[in-house]
Amino acid sequence: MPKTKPIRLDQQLCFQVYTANKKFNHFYQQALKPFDLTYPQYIAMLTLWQYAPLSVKQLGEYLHLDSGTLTPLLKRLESHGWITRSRSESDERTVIIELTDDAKNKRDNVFERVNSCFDILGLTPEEKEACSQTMSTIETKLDSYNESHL
Amino acid sequence: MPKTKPIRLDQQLCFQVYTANKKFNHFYQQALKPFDLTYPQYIAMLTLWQYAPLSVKQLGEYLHLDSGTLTPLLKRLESHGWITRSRSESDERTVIIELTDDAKNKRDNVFERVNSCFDILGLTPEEKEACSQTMSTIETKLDSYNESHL
DNA sequence: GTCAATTTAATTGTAAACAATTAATTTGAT
DNA sequence: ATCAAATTAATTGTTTACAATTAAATTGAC
Repeated sequence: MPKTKPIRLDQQLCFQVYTANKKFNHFYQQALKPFDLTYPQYIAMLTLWQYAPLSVKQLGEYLHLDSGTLTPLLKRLESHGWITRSRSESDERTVIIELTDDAKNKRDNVFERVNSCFDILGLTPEEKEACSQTMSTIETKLDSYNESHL
Repeated sequence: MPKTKPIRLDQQLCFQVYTANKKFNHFYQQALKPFDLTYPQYIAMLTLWQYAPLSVKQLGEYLHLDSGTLTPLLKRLESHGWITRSRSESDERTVIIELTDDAKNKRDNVFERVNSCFDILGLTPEEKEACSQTMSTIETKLDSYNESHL
C-alpha cells in the first residue's frame, strides 16, 4: 500500500498566499500608522475616495465584505472622523457613507505616504505585472470553483 | 497644483492578494467541511503532519504565528481530538503538541480530499509555478522592508 | 390596497490575528 | 548559590471576517 507523498508546507500555494497576505498586512499597518488607519480600513477608504458616496451594500460589493464586517468597521471610521453614515431619505433601508472634508483633505497625504513605502519595496514593473497577472488567474479559477459549489 | 493620480482599487497588489487570500480561505473551508477543520487549523495540521511533535514556539515559527493566536487554535484542535498538549518534562515552560492516532489515520483522507478539490481548479503546472515564484518575490521584498522598519 | 417575498443593515456568535502584558521557568553572570 | 535577564505560553483587549438571524422598509403579485 503506497504511502501518500508528504505535503510540503512551503510549497503549498495557499500557504504562500496566506503568508504574503499577512506580510502585506504588516507592511501597510506600519505605513499607515501616522494616520491611525488599519489595513482593512485603508482598503475601505481607497474605495470611498474613488466612489463615495456609497451605500453599505455597494461598498461591500467592491470589497467582497458583508454588513457583519462593514458595520463595525464603518462605525470606527466614523468615530475617527473619516466618514459620515446616514440613512437614505428615498429608501430608509440603505445607509449612505460619505467622506468628511477632513478625509478628502488627507487623501493625498495618505497616498503619498503609502506610495513612498511601496516604492521602497523595489518591485520592478515586470514583477508587479507578473504578480497582478498571477493573482488574477488564481482569482478567476477560485471564483469559478466557488460558484459551482454553493 | 497637480492633482494626485487616482488609485484604482482593482490595480492595487495588496488588494489582489487580500482578495485572493479570502477566496482561498473560502475554497479550503468548503473542501475541509467534512473534517470539521477550518483553514488555519488545516495549515497547522499540515505542519504537524510533517514535523510533530513540536512545541508551540516551533509551530509558531513555521506558521509565523504567536501564542496569542495558537493557544486558542490548538485548544480547539485538542477538543476535536486532533492533537494532545502537554508540558515538557525537561522544560516546564514549553508545551509539546503531538498528533493523536486519529489524526494520523485521517491524514491521507484529508490530503486526498484537498488535492482532488485543488485539481478541479485546473491550474496548469506553469501557472502554479508562476504563482509560487511571484509569491516568493513579494515575500522576500516585504521581509526586507519589514525587518528594516522594526 | 393587502400582504407575502425581498432587500438592506444591524446583531449575535465563533474563529483568527496581533499587540501588550503576565506568570512561570530556565539560564547565566557574578 | 543567588538573582537579574531571558524564554515560553497563556491571557487580555482590539480588530477582522463570516455565517446565521433579526428588524425594518420596500416591492410586487394578486
